[in-house]
Formats: sequence, C-alpha cells, structure tokens
Amino acid sequence: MNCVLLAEDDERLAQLVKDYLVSNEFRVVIEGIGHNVPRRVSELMPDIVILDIMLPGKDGLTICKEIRPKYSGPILMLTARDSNMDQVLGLEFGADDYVIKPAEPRVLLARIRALLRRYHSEEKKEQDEISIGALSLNVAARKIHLNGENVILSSHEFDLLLELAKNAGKILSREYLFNAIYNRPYDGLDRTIDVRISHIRKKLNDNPDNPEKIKTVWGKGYLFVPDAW
Amino acid sequence: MNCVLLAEDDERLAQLVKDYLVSNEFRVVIEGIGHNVPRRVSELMPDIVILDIMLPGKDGLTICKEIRPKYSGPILMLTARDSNMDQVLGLEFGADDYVIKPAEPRVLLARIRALLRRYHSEEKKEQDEISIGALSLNVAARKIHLNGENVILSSHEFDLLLELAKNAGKILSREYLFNAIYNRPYDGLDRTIDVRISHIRKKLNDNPDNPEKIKTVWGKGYLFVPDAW
DNA sequence: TACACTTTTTAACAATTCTTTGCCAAAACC
DNA sequence: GGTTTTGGCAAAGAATTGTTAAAAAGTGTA
Repeated sequence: MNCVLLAEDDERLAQLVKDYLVSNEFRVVIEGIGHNVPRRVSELMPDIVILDIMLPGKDGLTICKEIRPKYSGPILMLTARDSNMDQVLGLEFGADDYVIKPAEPRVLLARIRALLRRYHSEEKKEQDEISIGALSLNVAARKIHLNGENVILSSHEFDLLLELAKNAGKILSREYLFNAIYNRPYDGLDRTIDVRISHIRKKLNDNPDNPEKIKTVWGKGYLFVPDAW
Repeated sequence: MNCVLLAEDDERLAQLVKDYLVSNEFRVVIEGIGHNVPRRVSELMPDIVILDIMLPGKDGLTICKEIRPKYSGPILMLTARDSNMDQVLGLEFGADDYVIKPAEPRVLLARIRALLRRYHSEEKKEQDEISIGALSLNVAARKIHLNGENVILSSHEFDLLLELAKNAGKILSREYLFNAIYNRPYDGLDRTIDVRISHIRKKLNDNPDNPEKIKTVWGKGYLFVPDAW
C-alpha cells in the first residue's frame, strides 16, 4: 500500500484529505509542524510527500529544497490561488506538481496517482542491454551478439527474441508474444510465432528436435532457457 | 506544433472539436475506431490523447489501460454526465483528467492546455546543438559534422535527420516523420521518407543492408541508433 | 524573362521481410 | 493400437522497403 506523508497544519483539512485517501487504499501520515517534516521523510520513506506551502515552523519551499537531496520520490505542493507556482516547479525547489487550495480531494488523488505513475515508470526503466551468458541484446541498437559474433535478425525476429529474453525462464504463450509484437488482435490460430521461432532457432544454432536455448512447452508456448547460453 | 489524437466516433462532434483546435494552433488527428487507437498512438506519438469513453470496437477505459504502459503523455477522457468518473482518474485506468460531454470546445481547450503545461514542465528544452558520438548537428546553422567533416545535406535531409536525432533510440513512424517535415496530411503510401533515408544513409556511409546508424524497423518506421556514431 | 542548376516528388522495379498455407511429425488422448 | 491436437517448417504469396531515374518544382543569376 502506498504511503503518503501529508505536511499540513490545518487539522480539519488534513483529516478530510486523509479520510479520502485512506478510503482509496493509501496509508496517510499527517505532520503539522514544518520543522519535523525532513525527519519524518527519512523515517517513513513515503511514496509521495504533500507539502503545504504555508506551514508553521518552516515554510514548504524551504522544506522542499531541504529534503530533495535525500528524497527521490515525488513532492506535491499545496498552494494558495494567487501565488505564482510555476517557479516552484522549477529546479531550485524541486517540487513535481502543485494543487491550488482549497483542494478537491478528487483532484488531489488524481494528481497523486499521476505522479506515482510517472515515478514508477521511470524507476523500472527498460534496460538498454540484456546479457545472458554468451548472448547479449542491445535494445537501443536492436542488435544482438552471440559469442561475440553479430547475428543479423530481422525486425520481428529481434522483437520476439527480446520479449523472450526479458522474460527468461518464464513460459510465454503465443498470444502474449503476438501481442508484444503487433498492434492487432490474436486470432488463436495464427502460426506466425511458430515460423519466427523456427527462424530464430536456425540463426542461433538451436536444434529444434531438442532445443537448449528456446524450448517449446507443449500446449502452452515457448520458454527462453536462461542458463543455456 | 502540438499534436492531438482525438479518439471519437461521432464525426460531427469530432470535426467541430478539430476545427476549433486547429484554429488554435494544434494539429489534430481523428480516430473513430477504438481498435485502432493503440496503433495510432504509437505511430503518431501525440502530445495528448483525447479518448471518448464510448467507442465502437473497444471502450475508452480499456484503451486507456492498454496504451498507458507505452504512452507517457497526458490522457483526457470524454464522458457522459451521469457516469462516476472519479475512478477513471485512478491508478487502474490512468487517465489524467476528464470532460463531461457534450464538451464545449472552449472548455476542452482549457483542459488540454492545463494538461500540456503540467507535462511540459518536465520536458527537455530544445537544444541548439545536438551531439551524438562523432555526429553533431548545429540546429541554428542547419549544418552537420561527422568525424569533424562537414557533410552537406539538403533541407529536408537535415530536417529528417534532426528529427531522428532528437528522438534517438525511439522508433519513429513514417507518418510521424512526415508530419515533422510537412504541413500536409500523410496519405499512407508516400515513399518520400524512404527515398530521403536512402540518401542520408549514403551520405553518412551507413550500409543499408545492415545499417548501424539508422535502422529500419519493418512495418513500424526508422530508428536512430544512439551509440553507433 | 530565360537559363542552368538544385532539390523534391513520383513512379517503377528489385530485393527483402513477413504472412499464410499445407503437409508431415510429435505429443497427448482414448 | 488408432485418433486428435499441437508443433516444425518449407514454400508460395503478400506486403514493405531500397534504389534508381525521370519528371516536376523551386532557386539563383543575369
């Protein structure tokens, strides 16, 4: 469950937001004193920090600047209608987004989710290079090497092998593989994947009668064997 | 110019919205069939996607969920008055905002701008000089150097290479590239881009049978290889 | 304006890549 | 055993891409 640190001194508002977020599957910790926020951040390691810009003890901008070096997650600022917040999002302070007070919980939730999504997708960034034994796939260059030799694959062959390699050790159905390559629906009878596997095996010298590298799982799909390269 | 993908099957409404947005400096592509939306997203790489929640073929929510992993830009939903849209903004579907139909073009425009502003703040600024390995493009002077040598490109060749270089490592469809160069619609059969790529490869000494620098991705488009220069 | 020259578009054809089909083999089922 | 289902793959057909060359459009110059 995602954890939210809500730095807000208006208790009524804080409780309102908390209730709404809790009912939407978040864990919420309220901190009303600006001074304590940096400590709470390092204690809790929240998935997102929501900072009121006006806090007793220490204002939100200063806090934001202060926690940024230690905290890599998203920071969302709560601000008054009239202040020009665009600069807050600039580099100096390091916030990621802002919501104008009084904040609709619904809007706040949407923003929170957008930020979490954005950070999440950056986190599990696709790898540029996948290496498994003597095989290496360069994703950006769409190029593979086997025992140091460049093996020339066609576009779809590369896509298919990449998908298999990314899920090494897992059985992947034809439908899954099909969807990974195409933007059209799988009709259940298509043999395209089989043909392509055949070509890949040939290029990688994998004997189809007893494949070591890409195994067929009867009735299920194909399997990339991680420790056969 | 910002590109909008409008997924809406009501042609009259779609055209209305399109006209309004076009008169406000947007490029708009209409897609009326739900099934095609994911493909169009990856082809066009729009700056924003507007999704009608009721589409023939595939409903908007399903589409939204489907394109989210591949598309990091903003998604705006069009919805009927009565539906409870709060959940749409949730993590499961991943939309960023919604507008209740019938949508006032003016309102829609305001929401679009708000979303673009929010997302833009994280986008990278235009560079004057792009350097990738032994290749450097001087945008202002429209001049390129490869291994220190000045390579003379024609206008369109430069535009095309620039667009590829700006999106190094990403697959760009012919339609996207065409739109980056021209102010007229792409008819789907045009071979202009192919011819130009051929010329560029020749000038940059990239062997077309096994290109290292600008790869062809069959059925999808072209790819500028970041680490091949 | 005409003229030479460059650039872009279009059309055609060859080459490559992908999809579909069909037959045979292997695996599961009875 | 026999039958049914699933997989391998060759080969034909379809779609896409590379390239060339000629036509069209645009540019510079006098």
